[in-house]
Amino acid sequence: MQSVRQLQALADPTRLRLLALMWAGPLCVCHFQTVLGEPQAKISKHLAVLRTRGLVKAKRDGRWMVYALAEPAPAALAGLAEMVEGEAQLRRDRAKLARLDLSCSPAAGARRCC
Amino acid sequence: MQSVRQLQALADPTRLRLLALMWAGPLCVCHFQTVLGEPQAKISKHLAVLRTRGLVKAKRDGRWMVYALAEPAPAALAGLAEMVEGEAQLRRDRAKLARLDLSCSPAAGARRCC
DNA sequence: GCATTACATACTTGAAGGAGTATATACTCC
DNA sequence: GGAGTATATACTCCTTCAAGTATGTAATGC
Repeated sequence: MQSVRQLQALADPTRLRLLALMWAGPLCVCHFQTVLGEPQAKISKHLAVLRTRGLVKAKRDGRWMVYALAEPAPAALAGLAEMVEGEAQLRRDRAKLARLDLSCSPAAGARRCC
Repeated sequence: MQSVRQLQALADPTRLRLLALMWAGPLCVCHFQTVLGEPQAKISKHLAVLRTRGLVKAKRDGRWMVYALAEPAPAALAGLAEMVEGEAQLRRDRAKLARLDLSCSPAAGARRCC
């Protein structure tokens, strides 16, 4: 079942953190690494899972990959906003993201990321 | 994370089917068995997972156990209705349940179930 | 109290999946 | 075209977990 594959993708702390960050808007991989503080390979693999199961879409922008939630939002993501409210870790991540300098984002014309 | 544990519970075809049936209202175990056509032990184990993770609540009624969605509905269940629409298997289950004779339900004063 | 019905749990096995490590690919700038 | 940056994939190990089977427990009726 498609829904089950998507729920499986959701049912992992790292991937839930990634999705919670994307909820605020598209981000490039380096931002995920900075906020989560996890190894690059780990982040990349989890993003691949989200991508192959249709929860997020990826777009290359020069050297950077920009990830965003899929549209229209799959049913599996319906409770995401509420989960962010309820989970301290997700709120912390969101707060950390808000404090980040996002000027390195490709859209801002940066040459180096993060 | 609490949300992750609940999403893990959701991310299984059998358990998603069980929850989709409960969405229509409380049911006793024999109805799940009849609709799903799966072994009793399998159904029971999956119901136990849903129960221990706070997605459903169980109440004994004589010989029968009646299962219902937890209230208030956890965030993880937010997209359930939409998933039922999208998944053919879940729609079939719901249709099969609708055709079932529920007069065996404890509330109806039945002596034998199913 | 014993048989029957209804449901739960213990145990084993096999398969899926997450983490770490190493390596590969894609792009940019000089 | 080679160095550096950014991201993806391959591989191994280890843990988790679903399914099947068997057995245990709880309530009812005689």
